[in-house]
Amino acid sequence: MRFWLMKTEPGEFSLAHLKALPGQTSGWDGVRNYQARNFMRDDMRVGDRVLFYHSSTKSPAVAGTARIVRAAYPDAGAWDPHGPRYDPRSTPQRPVWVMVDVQFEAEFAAPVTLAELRGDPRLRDMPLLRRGMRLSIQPVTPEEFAAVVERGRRKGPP
DNA sequence: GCCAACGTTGGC
DNA sequence: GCCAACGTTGGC
Repeated sequence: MRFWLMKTEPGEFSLAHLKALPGQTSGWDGVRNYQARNFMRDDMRVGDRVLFYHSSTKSPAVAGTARIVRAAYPDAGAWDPHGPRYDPRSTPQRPVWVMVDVQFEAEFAAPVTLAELRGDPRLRDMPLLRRGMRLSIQPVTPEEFAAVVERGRRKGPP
């Protein structure tokens, strides 16, 4: 089993949105970065665990966890010429972009803020914390995943 | 294949 | 709103 961090802007799609959906499951579509796509396509498997990260918000933080419930399949959004994520290079015959399905797992008692992540020596090597890192899907180690979950389960201030 | 210009990301 | 960092594009 692998561990991941997936970014989303909560104004667009948040952990609360995911939790409220039927089956608490959603497709993770719209990824248009090759490195992130390759992680989904080549390395993500059903059962993998996900740190659900809220970016571009007042207090960026890991909000909780999710689980991969469907492995990579074509992102049909790339085929819609009127859609915002259209990419003419992608066709049903030769899809360029893929998506996975994620299912809500848990919401942290307290979101683990970016500042908190930075302050934890166990998380020193997390890709997210590297300067200039913008990748929306990143691998994390089992140890890093466990450390973030441990912080999240703790109520109250860090 | 190089690299300048441009658009996007995302923390602050 | 600012701006640094990065990925992509396209001329050459």
